[in-house]
Amino acid sequence: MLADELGLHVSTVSRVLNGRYGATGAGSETVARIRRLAQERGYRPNPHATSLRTRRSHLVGVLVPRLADIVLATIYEGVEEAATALGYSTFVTNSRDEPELQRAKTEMMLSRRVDGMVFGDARSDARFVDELAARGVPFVLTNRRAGDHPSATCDDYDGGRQVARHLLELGHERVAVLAGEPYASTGIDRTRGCLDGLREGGVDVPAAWVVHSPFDAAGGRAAAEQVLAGPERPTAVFAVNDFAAIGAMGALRDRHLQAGEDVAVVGFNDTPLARQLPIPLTSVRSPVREMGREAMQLLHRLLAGEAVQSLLLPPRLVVRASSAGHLGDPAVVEAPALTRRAGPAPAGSR
Amino acid sequence: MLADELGLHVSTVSRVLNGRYGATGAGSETVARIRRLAQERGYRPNPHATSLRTRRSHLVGVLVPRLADIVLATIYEGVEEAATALGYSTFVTNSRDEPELQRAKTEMMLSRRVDGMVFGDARSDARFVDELAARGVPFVLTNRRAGDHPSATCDDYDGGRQVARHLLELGHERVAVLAGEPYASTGIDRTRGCLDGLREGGVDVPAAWVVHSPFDAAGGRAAAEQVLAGPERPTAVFAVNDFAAIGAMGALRDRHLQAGEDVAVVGFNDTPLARQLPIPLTSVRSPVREMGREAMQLLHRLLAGEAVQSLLLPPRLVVRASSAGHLGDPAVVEAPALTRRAGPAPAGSR
DNA sequence: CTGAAAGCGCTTACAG
DNA sequence: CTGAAAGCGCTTACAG
Repeated sequence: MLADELGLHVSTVSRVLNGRYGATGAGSETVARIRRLAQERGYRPNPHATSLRTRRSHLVGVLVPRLADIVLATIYEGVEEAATALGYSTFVTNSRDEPELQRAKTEMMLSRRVDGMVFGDARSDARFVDELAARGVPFVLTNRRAGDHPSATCDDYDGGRQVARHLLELGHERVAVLAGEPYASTGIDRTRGCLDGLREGGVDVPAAWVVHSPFDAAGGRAAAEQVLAGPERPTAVFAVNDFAAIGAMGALRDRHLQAGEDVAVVGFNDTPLARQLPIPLTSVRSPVREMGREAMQLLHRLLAGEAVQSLLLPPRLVVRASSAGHLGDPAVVEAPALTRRAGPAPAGSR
Repeated sequence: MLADELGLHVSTVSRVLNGRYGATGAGSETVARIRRLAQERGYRPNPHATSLRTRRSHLVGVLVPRLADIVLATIYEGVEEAATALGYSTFVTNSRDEPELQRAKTEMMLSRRVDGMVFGDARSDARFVDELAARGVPFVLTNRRAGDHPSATCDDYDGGRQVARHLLELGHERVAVLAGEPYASTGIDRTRGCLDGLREGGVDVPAAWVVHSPFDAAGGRAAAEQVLAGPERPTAVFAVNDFAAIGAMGALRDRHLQAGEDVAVVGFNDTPLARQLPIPLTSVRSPVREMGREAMQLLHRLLAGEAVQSLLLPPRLVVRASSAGHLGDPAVVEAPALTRRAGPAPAGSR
């Protein structure tokens, strides 16, 4: 179409617009004419024709457990950001952490002829990614790692250790961990890091205080309730995820306990809500957007045939009121005022 | 490829697999052979070739202000659900409510040859969608409506009225509205519905108590602070969005006021967090997922050449502790215990 | 420096 | 009922 108008052959136009073959593939005069008209017409090559010919779609499939989870949504934003910068477009979809859906959605992506996949939902109990690797499908993991597959994730183990150090400094000796889903490397590594860190500080966490649950507020609330139903009460609760931490705060409040005063609460990811909560939440900030960006860049290099190495991005603890640490100050910790405060509150308000 | 193996012509295979032309386009014996092998081989037609030939990509572009906002993420889940069911794939991206980005991302989608667009980010102050309509680009709005363009949204005005009715029943006469962004139909309609409803109940809201702000916790907190800084204090705050409501709760707590006891707080959308908050939040449930689903179905009909009519989905108020309504019971409303409760809390904990 | 041809994998009238 | 041809819009060696 451009070619006709310029009285040139379509191949010449293509050569120029793709700018390979030595300098430009045409005389500078011709090049200028082509570029000018392309600009003027807002010409965009038909990507379907290009894909058909080049066998490269510049399409990438992204799977996440749940896009309505702000952590995954933000990771996806990072993926998409890098994808756009590198000339790819992305399809995203939810797998709801269901292996069959993960499989079905991936096949759908592949039938759409994506060049590669980014998985934010790898399960340590499923061999799905192993199979894909065996089939030669290019992919990168993010959010959760698995096996030796290339990934860009947060150093969750270190994040867990930072939480342990913080709680030890505050003098906590009775710590419960809301450990998330047992098949997610995030929950596993954060929990292990915390338990290891505490152990090094001489604090052991009883098995009954490591409770698995979904990564949302309802899950955190249920897990916290389970812990609080026991005979002894922990002085600190580490939830491997901010939403679970919010749920834990709710469970505490139901028992007339206040986060940050009666029980320290620590979350993970430092979602924007953490600092805005009525009782601001201590949380480990993880570089979620960067994770997504890096994952996409790894995939790009993989697609270019390079060998890539997995990335572990550093987290950082952000201390707020929910673990402000009045522990060690008996006047505050045991303050009758605190008990009284909660006591007379009308039951109807909860 | 299937054709060769079967000793048939590719056109025969195509005819059968697409199942048009009378019964099936081939003899029942042939049909069976083709279907069997296609199944066996897991054959999927190359969508790029199909798109090139048919000039239909079965691709849809989706724009939202922010995918990390759970409301938009859930709407997108609905869009994607319907898209999958109807045989489309979707590209989603953020426009961050910036008109230039909205424009640029849309052009990018169009250059990818999407069949149509779903916009969750229409701005009442921008003529962008008007231009697109003039250019003949098929699209449907969701989340926010605008002009007469086809849309699937919540009946936000009615939702606002439900809030008004609830607050009137509780006896509130001093109500502030955190109205969201001034260019979003959601905020505008919810606010208008509430103000109209209150007015009919004889309650007028002073202009200074209708405050615009971003649709997030930080925005809600800032807006609430502005209201609370005034000489008179409202007895109820309606935030047109749950996250703004959470921010408002934070602002209240900073002033030693408790949501649901000192000041009623109502949100909108009934996000999953609302019921899980330490103080559960009264909120208007809006059918977000359905909105997305319906929008995609409208687009499908539009692409089929049908005339479509906009949809207004009904919301429903869900009452919780944050507006439990002790108003009218002076012993509780004015309870010195409440003041005392907040008073002695160590400043360091906030 | 530019043109002409082949071909990517489909679909769709049109023959036979 | 099935085949053969044309063509969607590109890219890429290959001529000249």
